[in-house]
Amino acid sequence: MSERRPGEIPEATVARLAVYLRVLTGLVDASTVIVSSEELAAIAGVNSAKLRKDLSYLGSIGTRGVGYDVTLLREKIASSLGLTQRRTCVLVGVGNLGHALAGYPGFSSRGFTFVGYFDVDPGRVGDPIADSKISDISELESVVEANGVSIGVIATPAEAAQTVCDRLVDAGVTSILNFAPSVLAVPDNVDVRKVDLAAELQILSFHEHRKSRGPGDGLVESVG
Amino acid sequence: MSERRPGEIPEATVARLAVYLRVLTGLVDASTVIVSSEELAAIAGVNSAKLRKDLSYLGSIGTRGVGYDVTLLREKIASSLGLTQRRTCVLVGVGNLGHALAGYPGFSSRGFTFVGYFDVDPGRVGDPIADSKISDISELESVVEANGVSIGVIATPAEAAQTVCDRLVDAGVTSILNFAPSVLAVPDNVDVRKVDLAAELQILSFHEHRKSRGPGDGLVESVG
DNA sequence: AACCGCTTGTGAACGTAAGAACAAAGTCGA
DNA sequence: TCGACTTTGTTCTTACGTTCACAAGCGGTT
Ligand SMILES: NC(=O)c1ccc[n+]([C@@H]2O[C@H](COP(=O)([O-])OP(=O)(O)OC[C@H]3O[C@@H](n4cnc5c(N)ncnc54)[C@H](O)[C@@H]3O)[C@@H](O)[C@H]2O)c1
Ligand SMILES: NC(=O)c1ccc[n+]([C@@H]2O[C@H](COP(=O)([O-])OP(=O)(O)OC[C@H]3O[C@@H](n4cnc5c(N)ncnc54)[C@H](O)[C@@H]3O)[C@@H](O)[C@H]2O)c1
Repeated sequence: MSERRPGEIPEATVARLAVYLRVLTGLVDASTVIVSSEELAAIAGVNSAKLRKDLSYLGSIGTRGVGYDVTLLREKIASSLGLTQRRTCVLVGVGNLGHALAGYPGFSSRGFTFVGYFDVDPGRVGDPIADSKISDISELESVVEANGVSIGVIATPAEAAQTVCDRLVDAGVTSILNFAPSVLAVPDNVDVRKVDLAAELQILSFHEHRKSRGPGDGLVESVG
Repeated sequence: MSERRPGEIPEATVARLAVYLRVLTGLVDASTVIVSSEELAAIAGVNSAKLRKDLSYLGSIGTRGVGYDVTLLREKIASSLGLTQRRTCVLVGVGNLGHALAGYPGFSSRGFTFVGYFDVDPGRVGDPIADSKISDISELESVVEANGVSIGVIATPAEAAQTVCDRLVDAGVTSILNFAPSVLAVPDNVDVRKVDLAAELQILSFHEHRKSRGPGDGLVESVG
């Protein structure tokens, strides 16, 4: 019955590991040495059984009767997420959103190095950005190849996203973070994650709609 | 065995409805009249059976042997998501990211009206933003209450997020979109969605890490 | 009207994830 | 050294989500 291979971490768990990592970094900063699953789960906003199960995929890290060594756990999670080596990234499309992303220090502090910011607009190319400069999109491939870039961030309009994606993939990028509202087609070996902000608001809208009709009543409003 | 109430749409489905809606809007613009589940699924990047099941929660909309009426389906999804009425929103924290969000026309075009942009920084208050002005955070409650705001967007630093959240909730906001890397505590009747961009990169990093060790082999590199 | 080809809507099988509950395994005090 | 106590790691159950496969239903054609 579908025994999970050791080292195979469920997708849902991976997403939460990133959250635990952030919480643990906060605890390290606060000089906390030991934390129990109950405490950590409370801070991370999850069920403690779920947290323990998540951590169990990384091996047996805690001490029964005591809890988890904060520093050790943080390192273990970081290494599971492949964060022991810095990852190089490029950003394509330095408009409104691209500027915000480029100016965010949280990426670098978490081990992500942006080695290039690209735009097609000649009016923007050369502009300073995050102690670097906006490069022309024509330089994309050479920068990606020279730096072994593995992650590409797309913040262009939707129409350009697939073209940009194809170029990134051809140049060797194997992970894409897409902010454009479009579905990207990629080869099997490439991972895509999308951030669809309008969709987020629409999902909230759905729940608002549901709430406003009263929770769980079968009342159908004005049919016919 | 847990029969699903009519009108109860699974969470995973709701998230995809937003995607279908966007695709359908594109089809309407392209004057497409009818679309089959196969076509629509291909564009939306999902399995066609999944798409049909998703749509089946909205009732029987398609015509067997033919497909779905694009306009009708679009309207049906929009109404299910509660997008027939415009939703009013406020944005708190008009820094890097907040500016990008405020300048984005895609929210308004999808039925979300921002009625206030708030910041605590006196140096920013009064600055023009998206044919409006940045307001002082002290005006938050009055604007929320006066406009019946249901959605609050938080783009402040993590430290301020919980405080801002509490104020939004107290003022009557029942849905929160949180960009700050922090876990928000809210009452049961309030929905929170978080957008954690650093976590997205870390998830991609995980898969990079996994890929670089070869897909699925049990090989452990350089232990000891 | 009867048939044919096509596409929907759904029931059943499968897979993944969440949560409850508890045995195992450790610490600490006597 | 022993026993009481605490918290982990895991098993088992239940819920949720995805995919397959096909009967049901519709439009067009003869
Ligand atoms: N700004 C937001 O808050 C927001 C919210 C939701 C979604 N988005 C999406 O994010 C994307 C970017 O949004 P934005 O507000 O920054 O838009 P923007 O128009 O301000 O910026 C887009 C940038 O991409 C550049 N560009 C266009 N084609 C390109 C190409 N082929 N190669 C390289 N660069 C190219 C443009 O020159 C421009 O600088 C859009 O797809 C938008 O729909 C943005
Ligand atoms: N910029 C990005 O690309 C990015 C990426 C990932 C996460 N984030 C997160 O999004 C949030 C905003 O990021 P940013 O880059 O815009 O930061 P920023 O510092 O540029 O902007 C934060 C704004 O919030 C305001 N603020 C602070 N406390 C406030 C309060 N109590 N009430 C109202 N306003 C307050 C500040 O005056 C400032 O204008 C942060 O939590 C950040 O971690 C941003």
